[in-house]
Amino acid sequence: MRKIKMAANQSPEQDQLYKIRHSAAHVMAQAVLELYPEAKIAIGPPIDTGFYYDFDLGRDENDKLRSFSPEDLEQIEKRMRQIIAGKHAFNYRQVSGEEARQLFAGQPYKLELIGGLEQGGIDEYGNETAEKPVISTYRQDTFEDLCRGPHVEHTGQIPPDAFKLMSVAGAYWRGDENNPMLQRIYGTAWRNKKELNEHLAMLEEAKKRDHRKLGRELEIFIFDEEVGPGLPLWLPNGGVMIAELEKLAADTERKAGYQRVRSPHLTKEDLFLRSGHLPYYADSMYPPMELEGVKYYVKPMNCPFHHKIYAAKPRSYRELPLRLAEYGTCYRYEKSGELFGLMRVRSMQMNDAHIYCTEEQFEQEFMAVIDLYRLYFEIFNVEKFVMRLSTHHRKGLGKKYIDNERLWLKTEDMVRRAMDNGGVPYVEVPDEAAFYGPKIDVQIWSAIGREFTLATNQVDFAQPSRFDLRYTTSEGKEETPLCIHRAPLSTHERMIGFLIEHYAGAFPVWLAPQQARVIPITSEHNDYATRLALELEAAGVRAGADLSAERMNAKIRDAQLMKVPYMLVVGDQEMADNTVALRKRDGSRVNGMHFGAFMEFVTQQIADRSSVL
RNA sequence: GCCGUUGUAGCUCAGCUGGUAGAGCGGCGCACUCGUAAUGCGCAGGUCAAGGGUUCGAGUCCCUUCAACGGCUCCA
Repeated sequence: MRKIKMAANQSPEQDQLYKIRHSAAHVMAQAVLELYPEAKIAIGPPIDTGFYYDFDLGRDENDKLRSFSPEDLEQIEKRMRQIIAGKHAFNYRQVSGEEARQLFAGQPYKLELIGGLEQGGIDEYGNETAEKPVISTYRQDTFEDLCRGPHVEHTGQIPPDAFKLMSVAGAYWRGDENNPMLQRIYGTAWRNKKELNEHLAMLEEAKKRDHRKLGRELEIFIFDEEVGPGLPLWLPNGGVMIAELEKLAADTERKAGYQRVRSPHLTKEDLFLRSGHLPYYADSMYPPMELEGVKYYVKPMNCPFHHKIYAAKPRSYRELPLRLAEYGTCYRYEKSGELFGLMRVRSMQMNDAHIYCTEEQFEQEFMAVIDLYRLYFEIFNVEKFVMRLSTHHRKGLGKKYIDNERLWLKTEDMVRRAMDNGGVPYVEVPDEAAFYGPKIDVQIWSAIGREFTLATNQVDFAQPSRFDLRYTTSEGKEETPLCIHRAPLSTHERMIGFLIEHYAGAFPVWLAPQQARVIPITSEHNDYATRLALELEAAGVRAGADLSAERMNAKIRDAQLMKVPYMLVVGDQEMADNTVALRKRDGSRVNGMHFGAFMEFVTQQIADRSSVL
């Protein structure tokens, strides 16, 4: 998450909301300082849905960090309402660096910020700025804070019934894990009580479509403590979805000129030394296992194997672009606190491929991958996403990034030009690149609002030469190809996690684990129901008959809860004239439909990967 | 990994200030044979996350570990 997401100057309404939230943060800081006079204050900006403020409460007698309890939040919230009721004016003033240092003499974090302001280039939130900012403060009641504003006129303009303190969280000072951990209080704030309630209701709704909840209810995946965190077990319904996604990928990639390859889960250390992954990536890899004096690693990515496949024989320019694809299973040791349902796991199956091409072919190949994204997003009706051009940052050269600035600038420019020429909108974010090159990431948001990279399209100017990859040009000279890493369908784990939330579990027919369920009204109709289910299965439709002793209503309810797209209710009437009473998942019905007509309909829907019922 | 919260049957949860486990759903059995979101009755499920401690006595208190959740950091 970026530090400050909200733009300060959108509509006047936005401005007002921004001011309310920003001012609420100051009022909260005042309340905390009154209740905990020894607290050190850090920063407190407005964010998407509210605000936060970071505090340092020091350590207790056991040298453990002091924090806020949920009960403390109630007290703070109560005190905030009293301050608001006081209608204290927010007063702005500019101060010199010297004045500022005196003002915040007992506040080490503020002093550090003041130092940054004086030097220029860093604003009061620690973000980089173009020019040297002025040092200013806002004061309300007894509390004066280093701040550039803006704020509401007085505390009374913060609606006392439209904000709520939500949670406490640890957060590193300036977002750096080497810095001390501060205690962050998150609050949400709105223009009025109605907006607050709508926001809280939205959060409740989001929980219902959380893939972790739906994944269990719909029997798609589970985690088991004995298997281990971040290692999902795919239940049969999840297995179906994986098979469908792989089929989609295989169909699409075959048409786009990809070839399928396969590579092992394990490899000798040598391969990752060669690729350069080990120095950069060792923290995220499972530790090596050693046998007969040789170290083996479980693979965290597939690229080095594909490079070896490229190098399996001398290549001619006539073979390029060479596109090698594999749904490779990779293992990454994500730190325990970073795991998140299916969205962040330790074992993952990637929709991976590597495209080896010449510099002249690059733009076309890169855009062909972007077109793949667009094709998939159309199939899935995904509209809310952002393409992000992730570039390097000077300060990371030789550490996070391969140390060759000339190639960075050159390849970043190639991507920028390709995107501009293709008319694809994107945002550019520095210091987010892969260690071997810039990339286009597709950012999406989970139900609870967390941001993830779904798909990625990366340029690699480093690995081909490390692997000594060559091709012979038409002039008979040896050249090193460029490599594009791409994963438009993400990993099965993140993709399915995303799709569960995107569809709230109501998948399109082609992707639904069970596509049709035949529901006999009484046991008299079981044979007929079974026959229909068998015929559907024979036609490639995932179908079943519910022969349980339940009443029809209960069977319909069960099917609805499992979000089965088509329910075929059959009784005397249907048995007599070989029809079905079709009930769709959305509740709509088509009575007296000939079974043959339904067969034709459903098989067509599946073949089209249709998104309508 | 770090800060905080939580952890009772397959799932959702109840169990007051410590006195020795309960409901609904689900599962199984029996009866019911029913037209578009839950038929009724009965039965079986728990070493209260694991380990240690305090106590006459711990699901309830303390410690450690594990896991999940909310964040930070990091990422497909």
